[in-house]
Amino acid sequence: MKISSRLAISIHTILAINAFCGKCKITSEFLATSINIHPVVIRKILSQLNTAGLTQIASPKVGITMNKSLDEITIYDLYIAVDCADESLFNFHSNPNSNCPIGKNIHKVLDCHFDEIQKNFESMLSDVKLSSLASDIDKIIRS
Amino acid sequence: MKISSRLAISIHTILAINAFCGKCKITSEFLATSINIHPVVIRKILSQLNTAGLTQIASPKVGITMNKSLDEITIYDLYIAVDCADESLFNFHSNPNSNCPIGKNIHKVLDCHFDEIQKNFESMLSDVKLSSLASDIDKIIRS
DNA sequence: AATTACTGTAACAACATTAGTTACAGTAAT
DNA sequence: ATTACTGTAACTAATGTTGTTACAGTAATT
Repeated sequence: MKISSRLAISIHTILAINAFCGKCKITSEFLATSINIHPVVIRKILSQLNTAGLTQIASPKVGITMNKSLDEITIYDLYIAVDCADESLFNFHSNPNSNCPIGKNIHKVLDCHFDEIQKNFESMLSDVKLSSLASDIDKIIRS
Repeated sequence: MKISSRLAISIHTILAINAFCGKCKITSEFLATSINIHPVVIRKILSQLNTAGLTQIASPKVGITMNKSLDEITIYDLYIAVDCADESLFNFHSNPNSNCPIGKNIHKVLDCHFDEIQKNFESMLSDVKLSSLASDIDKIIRS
């Protein structure tokens, strides 16, 4: 399994909006150049970020702006907005044989472990704020 | 992203081998009945577990046995054997524009976070021993 | 040596997801 | 009305998942 590149792209997108906000007019074309990807891919991702309430599409000729402060956005928010199709991280075989003692109880035994691992994974994602990434990248640029 | 059902199936497989070892002849057909899945899927997974050195295919008419104690196997070992195609959990857009300050530095800033999250995820998986799952399921069966 | 009961694997199909692209209608400032 | 964008549908190609058929290979048993 792999986490789709849409997560990295959405992080890149938001850091670029933040860095160039006020300096250039930010369009999907402009972002596509920085990320080196087709503008329609950006527009699709921006549409998901909009639905999630993170960005704000200003009217044409004005450009894209952020709706939330970077301090209020974590990469978990982005993961949910652009990658997470489903509530469960782990797939399961659908109909274990309930006449078999293992088949009957496998779900009970695994579910709590899978839940815990997923919660932990999601909590690691929500520990990373976009504001911290922005300041990290700022430090590198200035050095 | 989703972790494939092959992980849950391989856990089920090993718990069933463990539970029925000595009581029945364990074949892919037998396991398929408990798991309620096509025998060839089991054979493919068993082939991966064999490559990883976890199970031992005895000769036909003898059945499958474990090569390692359940205390030495974690669900991380199974995840690596049956699910993990690649070393990195996170996909990344391939060629961020190095003329853009964000594009130039996005990798440096993200890689350490992604690495840490992946290491943590893998370590959660390796905390779950098959022996502990076997005793959990045993408790439920006896209760 | 032939039979039997398995495994190992190739080949295929259906489906979902990812990633990239073209095309075009809709919209709001100018 | 024009212009410069966004939003989205539709499509392609590649890849991964899950399930299936078919059959060669193998080792205990007879």
